[in-house]
Amino acid sequence: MNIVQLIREVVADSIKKLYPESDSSLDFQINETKPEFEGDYTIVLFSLVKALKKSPEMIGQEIGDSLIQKNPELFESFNIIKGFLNLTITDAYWKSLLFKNHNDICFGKQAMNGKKVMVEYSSPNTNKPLHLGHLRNNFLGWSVAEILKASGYEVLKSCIVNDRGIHICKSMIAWQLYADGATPESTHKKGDHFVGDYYVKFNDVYKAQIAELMASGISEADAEKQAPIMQKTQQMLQDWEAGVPEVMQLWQKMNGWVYEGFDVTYKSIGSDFDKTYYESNTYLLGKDIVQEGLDKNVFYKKDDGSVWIDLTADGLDEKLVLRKDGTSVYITQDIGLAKQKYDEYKIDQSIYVIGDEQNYHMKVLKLIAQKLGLPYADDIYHLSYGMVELPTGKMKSREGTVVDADDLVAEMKATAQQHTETLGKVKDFEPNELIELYETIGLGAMKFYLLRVDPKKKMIFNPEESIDFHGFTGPFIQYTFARINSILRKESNFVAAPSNETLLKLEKEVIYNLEQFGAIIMEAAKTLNPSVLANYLFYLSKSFNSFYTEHSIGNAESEDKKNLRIQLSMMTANVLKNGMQLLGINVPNRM
RNA sequence: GGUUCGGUAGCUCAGCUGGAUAGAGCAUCAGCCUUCUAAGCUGAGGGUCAUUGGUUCGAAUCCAAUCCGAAUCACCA
Repeated sequence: MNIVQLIREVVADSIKKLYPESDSSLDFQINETKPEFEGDYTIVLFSLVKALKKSPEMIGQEIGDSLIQKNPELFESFNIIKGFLNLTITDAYWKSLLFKNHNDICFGKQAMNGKKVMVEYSSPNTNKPLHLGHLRNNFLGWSVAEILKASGYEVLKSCIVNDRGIHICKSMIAWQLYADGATPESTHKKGDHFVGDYYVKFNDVYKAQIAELMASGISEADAEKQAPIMQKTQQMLQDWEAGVPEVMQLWQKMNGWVYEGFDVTYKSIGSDFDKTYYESNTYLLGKDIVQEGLDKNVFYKKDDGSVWIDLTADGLDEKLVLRKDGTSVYITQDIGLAKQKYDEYKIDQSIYVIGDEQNYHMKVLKLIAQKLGLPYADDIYHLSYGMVELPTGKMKSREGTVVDADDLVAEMKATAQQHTETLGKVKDFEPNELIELYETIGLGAMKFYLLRVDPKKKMIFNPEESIDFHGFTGPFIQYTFARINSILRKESNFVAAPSNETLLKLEKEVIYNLEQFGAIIMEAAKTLNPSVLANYLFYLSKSFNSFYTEHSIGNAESEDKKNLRIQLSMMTANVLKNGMQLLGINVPNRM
């Protein structure tokens, strides 16, 4: 149990004993005490005033007295200022917390709760390489999965690959027309970039053809349909659906190139999946559910044979669920896949990490599932995140205005190398150790940068300004860890002992922050928000750094102090390491 | 037009389940390396919390309206 829960329990108990006639559901707030006042945690008394019909001062005095009397091991003293009861926790409590947990690598994690969650993330298209937006998605998905694991869930990471459809045919057609048999091998290009180039090529040609047609007096809408390259692409899509062997072969060949490229990128950013779904296998799913919906009168059929659902009563529109030719649409497939996931894994919750541009779609998906009375309907959760934009606006693959994932990773590693070389602290490292270090720091900076912001907010990335390595950043926390490690290396035969000395302000502050780790993980899990954790790790590092510069650890004033400070350093290192791991970031022993 | 989300320091963001004098980082300025890693620490300046009204002991936080920005409202995925 964390300390806030403990205080809440003890205070509620005191209230019940002091004011037996009071309502037992009486609620009160516990805050961290502001630094300008004396104390650790504060009970806000105003909410009790009305219910207990006494002045805040009197309530504070009575509760304070009772707390000290009944829990002398927990509370040292209290003071009341206006309506605030400030409680000071005993040094003994903090020291024993530290002594018990300083070397516990599981500190802050919850026991398994028996619930199973699937987190779907990444979900790339196989017609272009990954970009910065995908990185935000990948880091978010990965981190949320880890945070859920730490708070007791069994987690399955899944990915749906959008490997078919008109957009895939576009790069296929462009390759057929313009590649002249070129391959990633022959051009020494990474497969996903190679294919992406033909997707861009398609759009260039398509645009030119539209312009040409419009110049001859055809309307834009007609020109878009009549452009020869688009007609070829439409034909190819039909051939694909008919399973024409040459098209299937081309499709498999080009997708294969992309997967090779993706593998490299995923490996470099540390993304992985327990289960990968391919849309080419799932796009026919959901049709049986349409029939079920018709039988239940949730759906209705129009004269042309298309099937619809009317969501106007819920403030949405009419939505098509099956085309008149009997083929399924996006939403139908998704309902089918949702069912498959549930049937296959018996999951208790299904989390979709998808950009906020699909808020409407996901709302419809859940609503339809609910109207159909599907058992997993309420367990569908859309973890919606904001787009990453450039100062010039949205990134567009087909116009080539994207920050490429591979390029950015390479750039971050190069910057890490540059900083490291300037500082010159690891000159004795082997070449392979250096490469690993640059990767750790570069990726750490990038992941932290993307995760420290509330997921639901859109972010603007300026490629002109490189991602920082100082201040509220990944490397700052990594550095704090490396520094602690450098001290601990010298204390290899350390044996922890309880301390008898009074805690100094900065010592206590670090322990106070360490104590909150478990509560922070739970908060991050509850809100599916890694930025809560990122902020916490930063403040913990800051408070440790302040302590570090002010007090010596190796040459402490006494053996007792030295022992205490080593415990403090060990526990901070553990929390930083485990916390960063939950963000998907490694910490180096030296940097 | 409907729906949803956002607007806090020059910039990037915390704080939002109402609580004490609104916090970080970057940038600017001033200090700190004969002692454990200066990717660090200490301090200064910088704010009409978009606007207006309401709710109350108390509002950046809740409610309403307005203004600005974004997403979305496809027989595309």
